Amino acid sequence: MATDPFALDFSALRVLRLVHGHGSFSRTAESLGVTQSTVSYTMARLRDAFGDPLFVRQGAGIVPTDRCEEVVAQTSAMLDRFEALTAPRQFDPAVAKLEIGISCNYYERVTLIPKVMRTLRQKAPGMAIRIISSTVRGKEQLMRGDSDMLIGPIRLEEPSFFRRGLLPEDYVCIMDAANPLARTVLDVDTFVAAPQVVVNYGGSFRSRFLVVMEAQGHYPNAVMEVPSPANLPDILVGTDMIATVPRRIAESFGAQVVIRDCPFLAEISIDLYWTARTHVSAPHVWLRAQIAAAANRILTKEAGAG
Amino acid sequence: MATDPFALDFSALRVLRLVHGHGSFSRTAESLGVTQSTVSYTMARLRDAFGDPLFVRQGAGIVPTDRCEEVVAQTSAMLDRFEALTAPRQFDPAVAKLEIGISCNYYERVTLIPKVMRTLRQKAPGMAIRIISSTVRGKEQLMRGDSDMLIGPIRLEEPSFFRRGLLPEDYVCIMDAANPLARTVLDVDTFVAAPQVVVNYGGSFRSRFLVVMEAQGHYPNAVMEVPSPANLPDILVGTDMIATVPRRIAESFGAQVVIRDCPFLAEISIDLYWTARTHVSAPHVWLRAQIAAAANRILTKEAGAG
DNA sequence: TAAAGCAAATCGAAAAAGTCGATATTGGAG
DNA sequence: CTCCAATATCGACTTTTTCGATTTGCTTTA
Repeated sequence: MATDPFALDFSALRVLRLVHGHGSFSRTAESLGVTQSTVSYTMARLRDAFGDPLFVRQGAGIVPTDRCEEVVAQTSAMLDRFEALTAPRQFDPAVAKLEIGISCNYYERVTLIPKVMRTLRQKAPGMAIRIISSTVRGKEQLMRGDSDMLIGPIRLEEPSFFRRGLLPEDYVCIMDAANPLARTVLDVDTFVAAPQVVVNYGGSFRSRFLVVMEAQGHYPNAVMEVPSPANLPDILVGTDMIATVPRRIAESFGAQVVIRDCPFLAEISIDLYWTARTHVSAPHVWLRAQIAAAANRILTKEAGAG
Repeated sequence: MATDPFALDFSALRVLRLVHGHGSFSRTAESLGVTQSTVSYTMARLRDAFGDPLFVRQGAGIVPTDRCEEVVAQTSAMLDRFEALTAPRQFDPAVAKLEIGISCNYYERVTLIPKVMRTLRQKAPGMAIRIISSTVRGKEQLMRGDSDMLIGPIRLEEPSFFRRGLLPEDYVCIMDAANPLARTVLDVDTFVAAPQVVVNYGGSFRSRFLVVMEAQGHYPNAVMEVPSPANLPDILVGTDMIATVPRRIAESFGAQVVIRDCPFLAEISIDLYWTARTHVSAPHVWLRAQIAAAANRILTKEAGAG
């Protein structure tokens, strides 16, 4: 074929990065909404331009060559810089049409996102928000470009991420109002002994209160694990089980459950993360400000009520 | 149009850089061997992708916008990195087909290039060398990608260039054998008074011996200026004029002229320059080695003869 | 060892994008 | 106001990209 490397466009480099990230042509095709044939053709051009197979079949899947690692490292940096360079510099929320992807979990979808969306429908009707479940992959999603922002109770220390703190949070216990424990103050022994529904966020994520407990040598009486706090009330009602969840999630459940203090103090912070790719993009800057404003309104309202 | 910026390829960025460098769509089209219509179309895509006119008409020509300067600075760096990344990593001179551009002047075309080409015809028959006159623009040519290497008696101190010294050189005087001065030793007064043909290299370049002279308060009796030493013998023969040229140029004229020492000592160095763009490219590395080897053969031969 | 399952490569046809040559438009200079 | 030089635009043609379907190559399963 003898392709001129300069005929490669940034979409092709993005395909390369995705194939590298997914380890699969087909999955890349799917995530891009194109056919596998197209990805295969693009990879053929890349292979030709770089004079290297880039990926070789091995066992079930494919593995990148050394050259591929070098090319991906370099072009991935270029992609980010290019995206930053092409990002719109000025932005009118009233007329802009664009889509921004956010990785987050149930907590943020309950507390923050609805408020942000109410603002957006008014001020930026042309802005679409695509939420994906971060579960435990938020960092990869953000790095790979599957999402543009990540919100969650995690701590990313790499300097390649930008961070903005949104909400402080702590844990409380919830249970059926008929649960005898609902009429007591939970001390450590009672809490540890109580049958717990533990939320693992679809992975091996350990809630901060569990980390604190275990540091003190206590282990919960976990009788059930669920991936999300979403339907905890349905699970708890009519049983002797308790669950320990962030306070604002508990409050979102309203009268379905009663709230009691958790004897282990575990403070966390819900943070917003983004990358250099979107750092100077006017719509992203604007949206990040809206998210921070929504978080501030939550805090102000709570301070007023409490 | 609403072009996706990621659909831009590196050729488009190269067009942008050329337009920026030339300050003209038409001239860019010419230098690329495409029509002006094509450049205009590519510029339209770039304008659309970056959401900026990039160039606005002003007076005779066009001037870049601020955004354009930013985009060119960033993408130009990307182009160089991309070129380095796609450069072949291994190279078989016997079969490789490629073209390399060299900026240089008459001196190098006489002394060095013929020897290099003899080697190339034997070892790398598929490698084509495109020589362009550097005159006084060598640095721009190299930076803009008009050439891949620059050879000459110049001194580029910017750290963005790589340098390799090739040949030390000094100046001698040449003249018709019938010239009375040919039978004397040229002292300062005689030399200064003698009618000189001065070579200006098609620009305002001042040969080193002129700089040395003038530093000592002497000015040549310049009765003629020519852009190149190429046909000096034709000019000198039958006249009382002398010319002062690098020693190896004088020697290349053979018996057409006689050589006398110049009373002003001016030593220069012929150097080879290249950029990060081609630094790791196997064919470029190889060619640079051949050029250095040719220079060494010249030096060895002279040492043997002298 | 054959059969089945996956995933990438390839093929022909259709769609999209780029290029050319020619012409229109623009903005300044005379 | 007209001419000039340069960019923008137009329609036709060519090349590239994409799709859907099929084939090929490897691995795992029966």
